[in-house]
Amino acid sequence: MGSPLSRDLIVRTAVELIERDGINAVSMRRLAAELGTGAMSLYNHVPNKAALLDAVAEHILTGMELAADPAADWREAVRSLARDFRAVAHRYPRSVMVVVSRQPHSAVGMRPVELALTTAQAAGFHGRAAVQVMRAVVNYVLGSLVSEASLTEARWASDDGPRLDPAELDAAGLVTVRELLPALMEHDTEADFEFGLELLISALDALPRTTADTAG
Amino acid sequence: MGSPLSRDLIVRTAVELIERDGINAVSMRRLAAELGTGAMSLYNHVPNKAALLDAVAEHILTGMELAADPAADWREAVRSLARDFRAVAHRYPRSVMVVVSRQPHSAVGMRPVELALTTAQAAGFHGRAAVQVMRAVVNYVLGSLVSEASLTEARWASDDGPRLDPAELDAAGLVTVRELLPALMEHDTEADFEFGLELLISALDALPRTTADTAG
DNA sequence: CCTCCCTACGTACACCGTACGTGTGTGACC
DNA sequence: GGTCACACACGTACGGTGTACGTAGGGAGG
Repeated sequence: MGSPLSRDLIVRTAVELIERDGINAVSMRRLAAELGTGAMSLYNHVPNKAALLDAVAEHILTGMELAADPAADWREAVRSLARDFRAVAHRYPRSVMVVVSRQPHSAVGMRPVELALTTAQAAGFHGRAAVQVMRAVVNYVLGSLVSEASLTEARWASDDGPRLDPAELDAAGLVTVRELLPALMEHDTEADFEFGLELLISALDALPRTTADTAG
Repeated sequence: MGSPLSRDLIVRTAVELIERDGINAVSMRRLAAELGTGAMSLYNHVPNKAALLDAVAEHILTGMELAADPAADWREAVRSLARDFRAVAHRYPRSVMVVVSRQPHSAVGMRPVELALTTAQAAGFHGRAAVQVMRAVVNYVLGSLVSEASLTEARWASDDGPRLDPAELDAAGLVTVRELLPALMEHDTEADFEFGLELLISALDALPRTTADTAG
């Protein structure tokens, strides 16, 4: 093969493989075959499979495009950051759980954190409050992405989820579930995401501010 | 062994195994050995490993104790539901990612949904709004649990995460990260969780209500 | 030229999920 | 009691996995 087999090429091919065939289809042998080489050749560039998946996560995080404008209103900056996060998850839908399930092993991906924290400070939160604000928003976004990932993976397996028979629901005393069944079945992930995001932003807006001095 | 090897026993033993040795240590052979039997005996009670892990998730979800009082103030009910969710995650810390990464395959675990929706209605949200409110809170809780799971698993691997050298951070232009490094290193997961939860509750409190009629 | 090292690649091993066949015990029915 | 059927425990075997290790080739520096 003309390709010189670098760590970066390996990682990018791994991402393609995950997106095409799902995470369960990724093995060192399959990945090597995809690159037209032997499985053991990969180990010259990557210490083991776990490190490979860490590198995949890092690669995806690094590829996140941050359009947040530090000069803009902090509310708009929060929206922008949250949406950028979601956008990268939509670019690599089947890799989301890979990224989410490994905690970061490198300092890469600290640029979003920096932006989030400066945004929190711009909103008037300092010290530990800034960190808590960031974590609250991040956790919400994270949960939304996990939810969406479950949905997309279920769609891929053409699994429409559990049968929800109205009669059964009534029998089990789940009357509210039955009443709201149409709304529960509909999945407007975009609208749901924006709803929760605006919820958090409005709550932050109403929050009393800490001063830089008392923060800690 | 005197134990009669039932599906329930298998699932409970699987949970123990996950909690003791982590999800990667769970194989049909190891699990069978734990039960003093052969690997293939398990297949008389469980169709395959994926179904076993689904059953593990279902078992854990079913074991959730819901203390929410429908008669109480809806804010307190939201707190109660969110904390119950988190409590079960703390009971099975190393199983959290197993539960989270599989979408529900059965109608079990609908009782929390029922409670959440009645709570949303008690708060004055109806129809699609009730569902959106529930999803916003659930997604926040979900993200928090995933974050905490990453932390605990990292602690288990005695991996303190990426090295964050203040000098490097400055060099990379991450001045806010460097400034807030102590707060970032500290992980008061309890306080962080409660902070975000109160944020959401206060936002819901301030939200205009839909009537049951206009809800759709 | 020789030498050294980096990389590709094959082989081998322990382990995995699970299809399939076999044996054994237990209950139903005559 | 005899016999039949069936459920379940268990062994074997196959294809796949991650990766330790050995070998071979090719390019760089002397």
